[in-house]
Amino acid sequence: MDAFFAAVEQAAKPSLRGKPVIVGGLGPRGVVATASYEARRFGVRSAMPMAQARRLAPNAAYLVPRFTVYRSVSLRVMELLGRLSPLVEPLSLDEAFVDLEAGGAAYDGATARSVGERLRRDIREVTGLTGSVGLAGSKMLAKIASEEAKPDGLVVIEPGTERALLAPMGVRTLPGVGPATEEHLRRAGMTTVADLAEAGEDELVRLLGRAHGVSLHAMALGRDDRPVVAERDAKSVSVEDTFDVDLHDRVRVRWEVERLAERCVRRLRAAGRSGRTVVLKVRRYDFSTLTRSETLRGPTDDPVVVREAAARLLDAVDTTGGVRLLGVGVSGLADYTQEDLFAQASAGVVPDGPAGSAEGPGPVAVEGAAVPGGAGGSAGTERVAGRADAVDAVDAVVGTDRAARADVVGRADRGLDGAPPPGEPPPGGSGRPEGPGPDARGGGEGVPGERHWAAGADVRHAVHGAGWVQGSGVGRVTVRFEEPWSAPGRVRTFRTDDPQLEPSDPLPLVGGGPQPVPSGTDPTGPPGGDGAPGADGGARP
DNA sequence: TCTGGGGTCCTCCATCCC
DNA sequence: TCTGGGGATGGAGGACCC
Repeated sequence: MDAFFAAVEQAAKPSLRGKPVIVGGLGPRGVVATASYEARRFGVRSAMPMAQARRLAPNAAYLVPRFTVYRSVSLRVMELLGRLSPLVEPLSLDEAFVDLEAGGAAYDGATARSVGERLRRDIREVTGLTGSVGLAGSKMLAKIASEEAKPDGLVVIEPGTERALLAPMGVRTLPGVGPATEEHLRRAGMTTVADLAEAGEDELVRLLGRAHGVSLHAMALGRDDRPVVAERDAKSVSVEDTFDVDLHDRVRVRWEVERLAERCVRRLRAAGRSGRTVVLKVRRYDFSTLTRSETLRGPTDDPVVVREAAARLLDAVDTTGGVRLLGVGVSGLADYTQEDLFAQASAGVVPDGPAGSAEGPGPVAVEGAAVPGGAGGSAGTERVAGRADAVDAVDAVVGTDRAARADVVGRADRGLDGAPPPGEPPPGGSGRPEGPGPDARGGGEGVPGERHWAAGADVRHAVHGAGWVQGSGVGRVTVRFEEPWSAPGRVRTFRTDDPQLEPSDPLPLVGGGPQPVPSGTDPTGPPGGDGAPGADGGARP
């Protein structure tokens, strides 16, 4: 899909069509997720700091991402791809590989091209958006072709032409070559794909290591036999927050880590998974990043276990100087938990192992038994063993957690802050938090309890109908009333606490009519998703 | 006013065990 | 009993991708 997030916003908001639109985090440390082609003319690019984008394109519309909408559009496109082949490998919300041969949809260049053209027509019809198609004999070449095809085009790389086509291209064209590898190669005198092909595999392995060297050499020759893989299980789940202002207060840091741990477990559970290794990530004031991890005896989806592990990891980290980002993740995913094993044990399902030496048939008896890959040995034995007595206590926590989840998730894409967990204000510390933090950003300098309206969020007014937030600040929110199928609409300003104004579900992009897109659960939205535009922020079409 | 969030994969090193 | 090698595992960091 071309400039996907921005294109969706332009489709949803008629007044933004043909105008520069920039989607991303709107806080002081946000970055650009997607810039529309109009905005790219000003030099705005993905991953650019938002502050820089604002300098380059001060009159663009700045919007927060609405992942629920993007996901629903993505699903419809993926459905179209699924009609072409059983082998569809999504790379992200807006990109996927399709194995046309496996689907019998094409057998030569001509049929492939017509399949591609029809797909582009279907995508436009179903979503109202443009997509680009790259056709080639391998994933690498199809990807390169699709880049060449953008925007709104189709490119075929005919078999036999690969090497000649690649030869003059820069090394960055090849997947896996980023800024570091490019610089590495440049110092060795290699700047083009032809240089890599000539250097030979041994030389690239010497420079870049075994795996990278071998694959890069093959790709430089146009060889890439990676299959299209339809189903891929996630290998880790993580959440992280960058704070508007560095955190110095150790109590606050710890509170944030615990909050993140709980959010992470919520995501883990929503995916029906559990994990064995807990990872803490800390980015310090100087952008240096460190991770600390701890592997448990068995996989868990217990918020208490993950929270305590994360807190232990934090204890070993020096945070003097300030913390700009915190993250908590879980890897080593499984579909069962340590507690499942406890249950099995008490039912007598796990008979063997060192269990015999433990006193009694309780949970502790399972320690060390039947845990896949349980190398044991390292730290953790007492810790997890110590957890056994906490298992009962967990349900109570989970219960309230679930109750809270429905509320928070429902608000995620609707421009309202994900409020701190009910009844859990951030620790006062010295009286006031140092930075508003992602979740508190909206209330940052405002009145406590004041509603926050994120730029781009969908709203409905009792009198004026459906619209979207163009900007807010100093107790006012400006709304443009228009719908995807309407003419550009008018702008009105309200008090932020106007009872007639409510967050609403997004409208579908095509098909007219006021049936809303089902608001999916979207715990994956970045915290920037509720970033406040600030008094001068928001969209300025 | 510089640098998000969610991932994957690889490498290097240490340790344990055989 | 000492030494060495190799594999598995865990921890940390880095590069890369969208």
